[in-house]
Amino acid sequence: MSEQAGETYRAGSVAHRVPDLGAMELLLAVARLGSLGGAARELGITQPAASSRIRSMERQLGVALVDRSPRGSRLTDAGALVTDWARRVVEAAEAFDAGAQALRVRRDSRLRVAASMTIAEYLLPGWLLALRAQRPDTAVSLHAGNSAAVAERLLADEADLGFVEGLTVPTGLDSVVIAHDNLIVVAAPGHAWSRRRRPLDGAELAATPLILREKGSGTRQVLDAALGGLARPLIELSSTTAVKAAAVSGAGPAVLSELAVGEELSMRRLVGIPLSGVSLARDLRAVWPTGHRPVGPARDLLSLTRG
Amino acid sequence: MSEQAGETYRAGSVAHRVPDLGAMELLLAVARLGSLGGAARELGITQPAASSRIRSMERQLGVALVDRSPRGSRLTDAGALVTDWARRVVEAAEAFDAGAQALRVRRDSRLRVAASMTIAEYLLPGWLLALRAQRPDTAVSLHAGNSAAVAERLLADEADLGFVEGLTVPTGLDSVVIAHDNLIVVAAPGHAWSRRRRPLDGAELAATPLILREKGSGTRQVLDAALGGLARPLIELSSTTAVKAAAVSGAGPAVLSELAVGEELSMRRLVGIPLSGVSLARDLRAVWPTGHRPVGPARDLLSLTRG
DNA sequence: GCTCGCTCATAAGGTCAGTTTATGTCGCCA
DNA sequence: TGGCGACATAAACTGACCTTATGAGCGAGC
Repeated sequence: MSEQAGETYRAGSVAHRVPDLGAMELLLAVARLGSLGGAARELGITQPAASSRIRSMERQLGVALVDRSPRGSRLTDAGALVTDWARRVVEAAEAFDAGAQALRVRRDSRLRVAASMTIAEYLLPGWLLALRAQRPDTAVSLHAGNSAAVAERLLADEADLGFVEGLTVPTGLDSVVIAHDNLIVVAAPGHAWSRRRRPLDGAELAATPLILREKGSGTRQVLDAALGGLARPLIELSSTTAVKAAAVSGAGPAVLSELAVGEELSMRRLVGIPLSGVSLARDLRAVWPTGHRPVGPARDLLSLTRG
Repeated sequence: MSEQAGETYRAGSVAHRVPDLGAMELLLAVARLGSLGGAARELGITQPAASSRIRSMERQLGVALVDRSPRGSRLTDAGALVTDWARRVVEAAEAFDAGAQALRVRRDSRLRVAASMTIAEYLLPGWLLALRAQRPDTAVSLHAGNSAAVAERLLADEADLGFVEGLTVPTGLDSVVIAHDNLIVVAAPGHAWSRRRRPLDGAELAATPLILREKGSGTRQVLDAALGGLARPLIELSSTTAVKAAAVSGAGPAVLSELAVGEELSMRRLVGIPLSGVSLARDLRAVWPTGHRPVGPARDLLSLTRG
């Protein structure tokens, strides 16, 4: 195979083909401030460091990103596009950071949260980021588990606020609905169902072996209830990610939260199969011990999660 | 201010608080393969390197991520959560990479794409990633510009396939609708409109000064047409990002593509204002010179962008 | 008109994270 | 009991990134 630099795509770690997070962050600062030196000051590095870093990013990407002039720097057209893409990477990294900080076990936590897996995975990092923007001094700790575990932690006073996604609210807890979630049927683009014209009905769904989460998971509970306990598993897997991977690889149709498959749907790695006559909607709820209305930081977080 | 390690959040570059992309990628490989050594082999590094890198990631995050045993490594509960968050960062980086590769000017491009800004920003990286998965040898080049520029490049045979988002199809081009986009009215959560009970109507919208893209942009065209050329600018800004930033900071209400504000809405940095009686829908179209139906790589990409 | 102040570029040296090679320990299995 | 696979530890190497120091272009004000 020919080895001309970067001719066509070659598989391998993406980390060696993209600038690191620090460089992307620097680029965002340059875009915002219109100056390499200014961006350097904001990030606490020197101007030559910023200059060299942007230059090596341009060399790596093979594209000029900023127009330098003696009175400032502006993004080129390509630079503007790259900056927008970089912003999405940095935002994902910020969500990672917000989540990871909450996982650290700390005695000084001011707000202890317990959440179901789906919520912890997809929604909480964003909420924590918003909370941090409002109240930077609130140290949050997070524990993820199923509904029963969330209830247990709340009742044992090991958590101040919980989030669950089941059909029922565990006893001993008060709750408020904060969002709605729909389970959807998905299949790989090559699957026969992806070319159906007629929506699927409940009987067909119940008759077909599906890739599912294990019995006892929130997702499975909702599906079993909607089908009258009849869902037939093709495979049972213990994480949303594993189910997605199996469905993408074409192992069969799967039922998943729409929160989990947004990306896959928009990139056509999976297609949603319309369903009629069966409602796979479920409520996402914030929960707390009966009578103990959230106050302080818990109340702040709760108010962020609702409109 | 006290300096206990990592007690509460302190502003500063996120890059120093999160593992780098290589470490996240390594973690994903460990999760998938169930072994540090296996992950190391996949990424082309040695086992001690992988071991040390995972260890330093655990030290940085203050959380155990993998359970090591003499016969493999499995993620801890916290590790599974961290891995899910890391996956989103890596996916954003892959989209960045796919886009950036297309920006490089190459003589050997097999597919030359011209796209409007909004599409290039939000949709194309995903399509390019999907195309790469299907046809790894297709070298793509990308040029972003407004509708007129896209048409010009196609007609001058400088591009094989274009994507536009205006109301009308430039003359000389055939087109097919590939998706729909809605403009929505957004405001910061504190804005008076965010507490409205009644939907906004066209007259109110036309009477209120708005944060807008400059005249001539696709977004502005749609809005002006819907309101009968009456949109009143509060400020005119030349990029979607700038408009978003102004709206988030509370400068006033803005009108933006729903593609551009998904993240901001779900994190409540902006709220959508319901609108009645005015349709701000627009079609996203693939375009090509009349008569020259896309073939080869252009056809592959086109078929990815439709259901 | 000259100098100050802002911008970015270049050069030389230091530091540290991440890497490799080499070796040790643990548990399982034939 | 020896062999194999997986992970840990130690020591030395490498390179990316940083800093300090200095140079050069452009514009504004005295």
